[in-house]
Amino acid sequence: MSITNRPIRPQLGDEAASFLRDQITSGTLAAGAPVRPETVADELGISTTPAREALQALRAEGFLDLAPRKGFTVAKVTGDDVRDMFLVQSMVAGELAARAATNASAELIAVLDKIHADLMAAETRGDLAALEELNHAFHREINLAANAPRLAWVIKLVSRYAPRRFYASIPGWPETTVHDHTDLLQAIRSGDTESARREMSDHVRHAGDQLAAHIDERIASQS
Amino acid sequence: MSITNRPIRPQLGDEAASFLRDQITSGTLAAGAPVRPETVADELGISTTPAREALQALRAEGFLDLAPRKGFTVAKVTGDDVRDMFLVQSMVAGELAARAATNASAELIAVLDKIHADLMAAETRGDLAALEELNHAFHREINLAANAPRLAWVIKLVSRYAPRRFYASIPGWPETTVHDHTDLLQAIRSGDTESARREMSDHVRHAGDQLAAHIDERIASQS
DNA sequence: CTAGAAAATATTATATACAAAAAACGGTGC
DNA sequence: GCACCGTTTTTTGTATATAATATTTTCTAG
Repeated sequence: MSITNRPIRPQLGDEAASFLRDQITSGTLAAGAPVRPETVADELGISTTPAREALQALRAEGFLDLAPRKGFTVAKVTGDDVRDMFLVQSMVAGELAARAATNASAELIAVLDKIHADLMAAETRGDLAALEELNHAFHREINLAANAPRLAWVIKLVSRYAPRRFYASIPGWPETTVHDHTDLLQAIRSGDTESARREMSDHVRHAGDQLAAHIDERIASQS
Repeated sequence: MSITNRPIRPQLGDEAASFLRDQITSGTLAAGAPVRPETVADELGISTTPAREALQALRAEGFLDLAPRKGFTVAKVTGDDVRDMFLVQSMVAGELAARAATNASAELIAVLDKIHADLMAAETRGDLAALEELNHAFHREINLAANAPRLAWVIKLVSRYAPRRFYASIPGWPETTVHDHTDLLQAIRSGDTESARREMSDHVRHAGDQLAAHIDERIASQS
């Protein structure tokens, strides 16, 4: 076992991909805008090779289009697109919650209880950053408990369509999150598979609808 | 408009990715095996640049793992993994079929009828290649009619986990396909949204179970 | 003056060489 | 056996060259 356990430096391509993904989901990079490897490389102070790798990864994730011999452009992401991505997420997350409910160990319940208590505390004191962090931890715990790495992978993929720090920007999100998580946790605790699926599915889809509406609004104001 | 309309040659990276994907899904490349950019480049007679891009793309698709500073390895794809990927496919394809059923035009029905007739003909004369082609066309038509590009994109992504020419290798597949498609087409024709969803979902999941069993068997025989 | 051809330019995709840093390997001594 | 140390690969990132293709500009004919 290593003593230092120092964090491995993320690879440049991954950092660049993450950076550009934020720009796209936040709307800073407009749909259809060309994205040139060299420009990206220059802006981020890296070489073209990792920049190009980042663009390829973003293409595989559906954020960029590539016309052969013409280059990359920012893909159009409409409200309906986001709604559909969240629909997928809701279906898969529902399945994961159902599986977590079937094999819910006492340890899992304890961990979720702890996170949920912290989340409620963060809600009462209005700490949005902590809230978002704890929300993420709650969902991750369930997704891991389901023991289905490929489904978790799909979730990770489609959930990238939500911009960073998005949830905190929804009015009333803290209250509904606490409420939804309470019901979901109860379903998991009692091993109620189908309730867990439904609670999770509705919870995710609801968030997706909010984001989609927000994006529809943004696109409308730009036209 | 161009006169020649010659097909654009796919980019080297895409060709390499496709080639390696086949190797992985068919089991030719064993799980855990290292995949070096230079080796791939040499074998395919291309340069390291597109080879590297191919590996990155396959990583984004979940076929390769990348350990930082250690390189790419073939991801382990178990029967359960495939079952889960097909579960996602079944859910999304079900949604697409449901949408296709709601806005089923006369043209769509006509096209599907034609494809289905050809498919039955191919079945009676035992033409597996045509059968697989027509099966694909049938599903694609439904997916396009649903008018949900992002859902179609998810389908494309997860359906890559089925090896090429897999369906034809299942005993009894031609008959069940004709049977399932008949019911599905009937549901779409009558605009029965939920029947269409269920038929499609069951149809896809059934195929996934077959493939998963096949993979379980392959893995068991290798250990 | 305008349409279209031809030339000039830009950009993409690919190839190749190379350097720094990390990891794997292999032998040596204990 | 096993820890240590130097060598050799391998990964990662950089820089640059070249062929093919797109785009833009220029030029010319009508």
